[in-house]
Amino acid sequence: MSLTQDLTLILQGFKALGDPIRLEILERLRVQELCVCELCDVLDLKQSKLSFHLKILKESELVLTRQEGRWIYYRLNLAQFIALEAYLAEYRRFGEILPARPCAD
Amino acid sequence: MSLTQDLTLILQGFKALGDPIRLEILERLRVQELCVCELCDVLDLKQSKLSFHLKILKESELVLTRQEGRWIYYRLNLAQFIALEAYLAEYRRFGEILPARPCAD
DNA sequence: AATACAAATCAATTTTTTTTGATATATTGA
DNA sequence: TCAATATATCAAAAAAAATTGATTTGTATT
Repeated sequence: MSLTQDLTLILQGFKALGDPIRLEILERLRVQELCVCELCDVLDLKQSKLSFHLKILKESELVLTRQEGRWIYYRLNLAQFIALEAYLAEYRRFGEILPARPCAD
Repeated sequence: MSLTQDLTLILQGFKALGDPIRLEILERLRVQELCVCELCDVLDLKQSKLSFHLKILKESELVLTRQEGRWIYYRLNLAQFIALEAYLAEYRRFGEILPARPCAD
């Protein structure tokens, strides 16, 4: 996978995380795999609204799905969480940042 | 600082990271502190546009500023990167996620 | 085949975010 | 003090994301 594709996915991941509803969905999935109807109940969201957010989470690869009969179970994709964590970790790899060379003129 | 305030800042942080321009700004600052005019040049952005994004980064506490004469230097706030990293790390703290109890009925 | 239910998709609307150009504020140096 | 420059702010416009209610798709059950 190319570097820019990686970055795109990283970007998508952060965008997906930057929403309170989606963060709440993820917090629930942190405990256990859940099907859409359970998430609907627990979070008190309309089905189509939840579906919209689940799609974004899925496209960002933060979650995976599994079908069983007519239910679809969502679970976290830890690998992608780790990828985002690793991206952030890069920022402190070299510890201190150089002071600016003075920007005269 | 309260838990919900923490979460709000986490959320703001991810939202801030979920934009290509802002991610690029941060990548530049990763190397060194820069003033607004340098960022303007390097990223080829209009001043007001850059200013808008810098504000978002600042409000999310991902960057800090320092004034020197008429220049304002922006630099990363590693502490906040670490906070976000720690938030993500929580997701794998307990490793495997429970399988759903079947959602029959 | 017909019904019932879970979940996804769609089009229309609303809300939020981003961009733009203009203007304001603040600092420096003549 | 006046002109020049750096940056922030503001209001209006444009673009993108989220919400809503209705419809569709797919699976299971009778």
